[in-house]
Amino acid sequence: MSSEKTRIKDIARLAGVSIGTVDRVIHNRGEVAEKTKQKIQDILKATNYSPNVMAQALKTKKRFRLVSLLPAVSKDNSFWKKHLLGIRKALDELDPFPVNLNQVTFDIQSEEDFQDKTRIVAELKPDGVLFAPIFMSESVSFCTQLQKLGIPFIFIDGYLENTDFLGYVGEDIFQSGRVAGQLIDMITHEKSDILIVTIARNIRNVHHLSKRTEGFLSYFRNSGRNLGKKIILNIPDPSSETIKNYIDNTLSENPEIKSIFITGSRSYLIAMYLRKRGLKSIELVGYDLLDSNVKFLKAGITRFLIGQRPDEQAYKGVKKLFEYLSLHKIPDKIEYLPVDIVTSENVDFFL
Amino acid sequence: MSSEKTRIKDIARLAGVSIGTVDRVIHNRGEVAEKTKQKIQDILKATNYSPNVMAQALKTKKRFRLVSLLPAVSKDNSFWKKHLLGIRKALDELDPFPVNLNQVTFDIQSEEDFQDKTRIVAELKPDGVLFAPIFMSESVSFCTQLQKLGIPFIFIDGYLENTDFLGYVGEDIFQSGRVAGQLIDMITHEKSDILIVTIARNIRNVHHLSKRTEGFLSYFRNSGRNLGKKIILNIPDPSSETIKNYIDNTLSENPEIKSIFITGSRSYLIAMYLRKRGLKSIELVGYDLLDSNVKFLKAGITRFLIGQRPDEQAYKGVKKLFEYLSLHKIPDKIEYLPVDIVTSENVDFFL
DNA sequence: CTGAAAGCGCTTACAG
DNA sequence: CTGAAAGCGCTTACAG
Repeated sequence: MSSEKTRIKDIARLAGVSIGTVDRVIHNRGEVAEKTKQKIQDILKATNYSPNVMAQALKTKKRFRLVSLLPAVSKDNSFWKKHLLGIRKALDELDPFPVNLNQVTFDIQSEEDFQDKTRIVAELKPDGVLFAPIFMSESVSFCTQLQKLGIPFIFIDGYLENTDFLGYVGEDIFQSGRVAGQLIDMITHEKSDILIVTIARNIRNVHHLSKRTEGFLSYFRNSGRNLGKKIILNIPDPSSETIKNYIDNTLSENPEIKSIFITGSRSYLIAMYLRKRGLKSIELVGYDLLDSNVKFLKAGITRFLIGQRPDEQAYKGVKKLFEYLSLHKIPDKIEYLPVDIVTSENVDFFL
Repeated sequence: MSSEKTRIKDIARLAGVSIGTVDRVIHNRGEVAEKTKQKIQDILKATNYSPNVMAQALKTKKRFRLVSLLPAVSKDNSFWKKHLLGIRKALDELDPFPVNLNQVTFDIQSEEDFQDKTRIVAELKPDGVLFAPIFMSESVSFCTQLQKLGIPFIFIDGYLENTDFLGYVGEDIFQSGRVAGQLIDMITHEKSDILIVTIARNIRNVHHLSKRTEGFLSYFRNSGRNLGKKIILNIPDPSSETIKNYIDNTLSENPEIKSIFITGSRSYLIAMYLRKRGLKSIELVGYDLLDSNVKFLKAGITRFLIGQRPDEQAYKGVKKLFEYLSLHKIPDKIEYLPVDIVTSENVDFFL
């Protein structure tokens, strides 16, 4: 593991040149005779040389400048607060190294704002970008732009297939839908009906949430026990009034519904409805450990929440960018984080 | 975050002394006039000085030598293989820094071997130790010895209250029992009986597993829905013959048993029994993602496995030791890792 | 095309 | 008790 490391000095001695020349070869700075270069490269390979990063960092004045582009945190959206913790943790760990990170945020409701912010990011000319491709078409053009500028980028939260991304860290969206299916399957009677609720506002959600629905249904197609109806309901806006109307209607038309799967992170809205209506026998499964969701989990109204480790997504994203920039380490293109199953008894460990 | 850092040179200039003197104060190497010392310490505090670890590591010849003392991996015990992965990951990350780690292993069946190995560890005079206190009394005296030698140590897998440990990383054992209780509660009828099986061989297990049982029962005392009997069964040895006899008897005496909680990591033994007997309606919940356990989880015989992140325990343990030694960072005394709920649908993420 | 030298921030003898 | 100097492994001008 740590027997004497070869140093530039050693390489130089073996090649019969000075360390300056070796350095020129290592960094492709040219100005080296082809023959010398060959010789040095051979020795480099033979000795399996790798630089001492401590010395390198000590000397180098250059800092890697990263930028994160994520939704702003709002009361409505404490989800994105977790990402900031992950970013901070990564930066803390990387503190001795020459990196810094600029946080740029956008309004999760506004395609326009996102686009404005991508422009700002591009102007910063960062060495790497971490971002959540919330809006599909705007994100695609941002990716194109980054690619043109030669700036590597990592996706979190979701990814876009046909872009030149360095890596993705996040949920396996389809599979997390299957997990939700299995959980509901385990806690319901095999003849009860299941309601699948999607509260959608923006494009990203449509894509993201429908993939979870697909996973959910796929579970019942090939593994599920529950044979009841699967009723899909889209609620266009999150006001309690609208929710009440939609769910009231659906439940009265389908009295055998005994469980509800909420495909997004706002299960608390449905939990509030159930509490108001006193519908204690309906099981609820949703996503993400928002404070308001956790409240209803602990109260026993929501049965399961599925977590996607937002902090770890951001943490790993930053680390990967840095390792790519500093060590030229190519990350796994896609890293799925575990789909966490969270109940009132283990939720505290995740907060 | 990274505006110009103060360097020893700056401190020296402010204090009107040379950098050598500053260094003496920083490292308490004595030979400094009290007055000078005071002045320098004030400036150190005022400027919030912290050393450049890169320069420090570059200069320092000293390597931190760590030792891990964990059970040997055997076919019977692939659990401890995960810890090695965590150790490796930590060492990989710490590669640029001056650390190395010696792995010492012992036979998990033998108190004597453990004791022999503690002696070997002590003789290595390491700078820090990571270990699993499998055998209680032997571990206590090892802790005493380490304390006398001034060697800091971190527990994983479990911890001993009255020892001078630097930190613990692992499961909240009692709470994980509660989680198991809740899971069984969710998937059984409220009038069915529950069997709690402990397959115990050594002292550690008695302690460890009975704490999980306590947690399990506590769940039903204050939160559970299921009102059935909770039947406790200790099986003294893991041979399939013994298991068959014990469970056959218990089931025939208690025909209302519809679920089994295995307090340890060998649920596969019970799963094998159930499969042989064709008892498909009995639900099984156990611990740890051993290959053999996972097989039965995927086959639908075991319903839930509870994971305790053995790799992360070891990974974090090593990191904490290193940070303590190099940065004098005192870790949280107790860090509970999340109790992972694992089913056939999310198990692959954990492997 | 190549080498010698300075310097990153720290630590470690050594001289006074 | 204190300071000046060498050196860790690398990078970066600069001189030839």
